[in-house]
Amino acid sequence: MVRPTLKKQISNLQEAIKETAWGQITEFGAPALSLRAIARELKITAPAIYNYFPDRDALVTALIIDAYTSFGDSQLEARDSVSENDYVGRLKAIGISYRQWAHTYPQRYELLFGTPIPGYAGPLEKIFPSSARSISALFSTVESIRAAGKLNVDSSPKVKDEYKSHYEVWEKYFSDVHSQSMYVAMMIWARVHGIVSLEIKGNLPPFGKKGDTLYMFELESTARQFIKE
Amino acid sequence: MVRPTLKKQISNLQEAIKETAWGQITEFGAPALSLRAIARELKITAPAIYNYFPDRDALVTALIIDAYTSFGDSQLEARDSVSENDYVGRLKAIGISYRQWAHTYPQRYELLFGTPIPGYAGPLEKIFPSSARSISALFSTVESIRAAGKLNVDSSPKVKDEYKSHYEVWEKYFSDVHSQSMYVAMMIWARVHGIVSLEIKGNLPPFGKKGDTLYMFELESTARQFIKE
DNA sequence: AGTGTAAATATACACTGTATAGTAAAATCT
DNA sequence: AGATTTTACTATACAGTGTATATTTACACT
Repeated sequence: MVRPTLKKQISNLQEAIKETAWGQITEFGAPALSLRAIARELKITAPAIYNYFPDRDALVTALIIDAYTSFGDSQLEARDSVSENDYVGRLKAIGISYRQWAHTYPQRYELLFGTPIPGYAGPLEKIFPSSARSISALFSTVESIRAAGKLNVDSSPKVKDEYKSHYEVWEKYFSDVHSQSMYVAMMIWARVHGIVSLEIKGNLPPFGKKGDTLYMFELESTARQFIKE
Repeated sequence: MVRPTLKKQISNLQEAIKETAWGQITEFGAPALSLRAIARELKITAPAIYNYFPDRDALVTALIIDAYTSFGDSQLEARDSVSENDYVGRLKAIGISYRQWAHTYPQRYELLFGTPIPGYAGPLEKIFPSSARSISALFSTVESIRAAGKLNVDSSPKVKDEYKSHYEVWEKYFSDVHSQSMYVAMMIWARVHGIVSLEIKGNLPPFGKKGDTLYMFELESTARQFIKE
């Protein structure tokens, strides 16, 4: 038999491949991802996958985009779970959710912010939209703080004109976010990312279930620095 | 010929293997590291490497320790390049050097803080000493600030008693660093690490040669937060 | 001189991604 | 309805990987 009859085919193989990939990533970690292993589990041959993804990197890219979407969903949900004018509350909720998601899906976090796939270099232009969407929860919150005149401008970073060209993609995508908000949001993102990354990788001691050791402190002092009053 | 005569042998093969590995990591990136490729370059066979490293992971561990040593050297040098009582200066010098080293050796930085080797999980207890040494420049500086009574205790994190057990390894290794200094130093480390990581991976726009876009701002506002006056 | 050990080679196995060619089922067109 | 084209696979093969095992020989020591 060279091609199975329709009945025996997996209805949505593209989706099935991704799901199997996620299963293996969850179970064995992202580095162990293998097209052949996926094929074995789906009882097809490895080259069959090439009908749906031109190569392994394309599959990884698709997985990354999915992960960013899941991550972005949780970020937006966290933002919207707090009333719009509770700025500190929104920042904190986003921060807590950031760490929460990373702890719930450590392998996905690794896939997004580590480099677990050997030789994989993602095409940034394909990934950017889903990546930017996931960070937009934070960006929009900071912007709403600025719009309300509550952004502590004195303690906000500025970017010299000569470097502004590098920010064009961002300015374009976040056209409704003021530059100043963007810079502040980038700083906050970096702080959250740094502390979560070090904790997840085990470079820092675990912060406890609610992150109440060092993490909550960082969220609070960051909010205090950038928000007036 | 099964074993070459001594004259034709590479005098220090262990060292030569590591050097060749570094060469390949620098040229092709850490993920492309291959025992067989190293062997080819050294004109030996791949299994010969097993006389010096029990497996690939052991070689990677050795490389990581070397990288931490190089990184630690640059951190300590940066600290000692500024006079002992210039606290802000020392913090800044360490931070600048952190980013500098990452940009000079992006592949080594990747090796230390990313996860570029598929399936590699380093034995933390072997790596910890060289890792802790590299971070000791920052830790000792914060401690000297605290000892001088210039640490802004109000804005310093505290760790609840119930979590203190996780910090034992650290307390033990940094027995001459006060807990409070340790917590502050960890926060600073996380901030620096986060912003450098995102920049290096391309998630944030480049900060320019001197890091004067967002990076210097973060160093300064961090120093301002934790140091009195 | 003979023996034991150390350091390499030779060979082999199981695995990876992927290129190419062949084939049968399904879809389309006449 | 029958012929043709396209689709979705399988089969096979290649070059690469880490690593286990057995073999061989150079060297050190007694």
